[in-house]
Amino acid sequence: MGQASDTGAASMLMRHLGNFMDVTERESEAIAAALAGPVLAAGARTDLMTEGEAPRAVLLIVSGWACRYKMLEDGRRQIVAILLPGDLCDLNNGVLAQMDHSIGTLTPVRYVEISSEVLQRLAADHPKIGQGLWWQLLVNVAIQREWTVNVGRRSAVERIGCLFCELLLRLQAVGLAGEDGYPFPLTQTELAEATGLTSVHVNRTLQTMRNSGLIRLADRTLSIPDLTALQDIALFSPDYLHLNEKERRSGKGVTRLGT
Amino acid sequence: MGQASDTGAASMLMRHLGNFMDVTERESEAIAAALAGPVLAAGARTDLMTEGEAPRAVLLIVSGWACRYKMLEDGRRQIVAILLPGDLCDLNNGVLAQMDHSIGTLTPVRYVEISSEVLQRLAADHPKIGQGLWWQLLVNVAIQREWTVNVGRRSAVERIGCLFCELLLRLQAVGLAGEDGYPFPLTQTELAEATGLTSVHVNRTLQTMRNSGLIRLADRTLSIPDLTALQDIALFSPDYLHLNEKERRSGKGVTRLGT
DNA sequence: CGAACATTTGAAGCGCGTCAAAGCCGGTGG
DNA sequence: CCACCGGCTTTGACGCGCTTCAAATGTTCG
Repeated sequence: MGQASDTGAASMLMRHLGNFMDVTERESEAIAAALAGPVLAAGARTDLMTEGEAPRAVLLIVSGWACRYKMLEDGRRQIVAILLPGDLCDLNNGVLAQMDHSIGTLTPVRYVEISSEVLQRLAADHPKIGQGLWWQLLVNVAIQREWTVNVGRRSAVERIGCLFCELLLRLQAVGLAGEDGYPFPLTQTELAEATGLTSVHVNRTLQTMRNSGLIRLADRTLSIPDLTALQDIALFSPDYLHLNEKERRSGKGVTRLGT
Repeated sequence: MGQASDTGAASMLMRHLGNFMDVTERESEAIAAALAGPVLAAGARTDLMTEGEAPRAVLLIVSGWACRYKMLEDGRRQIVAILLPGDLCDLNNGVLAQMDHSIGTLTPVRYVEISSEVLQRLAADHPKIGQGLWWQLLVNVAIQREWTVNVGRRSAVERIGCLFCELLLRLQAVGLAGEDGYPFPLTQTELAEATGLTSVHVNRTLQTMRNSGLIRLADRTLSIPDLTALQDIALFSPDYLHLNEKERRSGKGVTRLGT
């Protein structure tokens, strides 16, 4: 809950992995060592990686929002993922020769680049961290599937509502959202590009959502007065985020002992 | 090109990995050993795994078509991925406690279940195979991203056209498609569920595509008389399938030596 | 103060969804 | 061998959600 103060690269990653595992002293030192490189900075709306290039390294977002996007030849643009602090991009293992999409910033972003060798060694030396990285990757795939459902089967209100819910939970997971809201830096055009709508229609949809009291969105700040109501309207179910794996695993262990 | 005759579990996986790497005698024996388990069978339209369950094992599709799908509470269904022979599902590593989607067959399917321990050992003992499995996973994620673009930004003709092109290349990659066509077992309703459309609209769209000579589709058989034309109409670009990584890597080596 | 960009509004139209019914085909049983 | 049934495809009529185009109104920041 609430804002945490330490926003360094290592602490951001650990905060994220903390949703999956308990990080020991030894592991946190190893993570800090692996992320010892310089923190880089990029302005808003710049590419960190471009489609067609060879992937340089793994990126860890430290602060700010970024996205994966693809463009069609005729200029249509689709944002296919939103990257938040603590997210690792392109756990690539040096396997794919070229990017099939671009990674661009939405806000100013601070990030670090990690070579896949360093990450592989980290995972090899600390199996639990390796599992944590694996967890992050699998959750990202699950999110991608959910986005496919989102644009494929949901109405405009539902799409936007689901996105707002997802971002709330993901930001809370790294301590960057309050109980019922968070800073929301996207323009309506970008929101449209992420939901497969047009900016005009996003505008009108937001108005109806505001008028019905589902959300408040002004001054780049979103608040959700009644999360349950929004979840119900949007048919949002948080299972795909797998945010409770830690509890579920330990809970399972307990019931197993009980039987 | 064309149909290959050996359609066993191991040979199917090797055929798929063959797009990424050259498989040595030793590696092919190791794969065969890992896939020694019984080949299971399921009828059309049955679940191999159901949302909410704990994932049992990794599935390798040996023959037939399956899909990943998610349902909304009100019954809307979205197919988020199509699984073809040679595809591994849920390279899970035992990390996630429950399925966030279901896997169901579209046709009768033969498949094998592999424990993640066996796969992990296979990858550990044979690093190149490990990279191959990694490649499969990354390509699947890339496909998922492309599907998000598909339903988010493309028209009905483009969506269906892109899907047809993707399936042609993927089937050719495992020797199950001819030069310009393949058996197409999906009903129009399923095609609609995969493209985010309704079956009525799919029907009408298929008719216009047939009438303009872009495709022939009858008797569960699809043929594409002019692939380039279809690609152009649908704005299809095959990069995201990463089918030429092998050539690209070796090609790169050569140019590197040249500089 | 003005340029660039984001939000908002209006009007018109099209693509796709919805509802409903009719054909079609293969399979099954009498 | 035909009658019937269920599932898939096709067709029609209609309507709505979303897009398109265009312009007005903030808003931010040199």
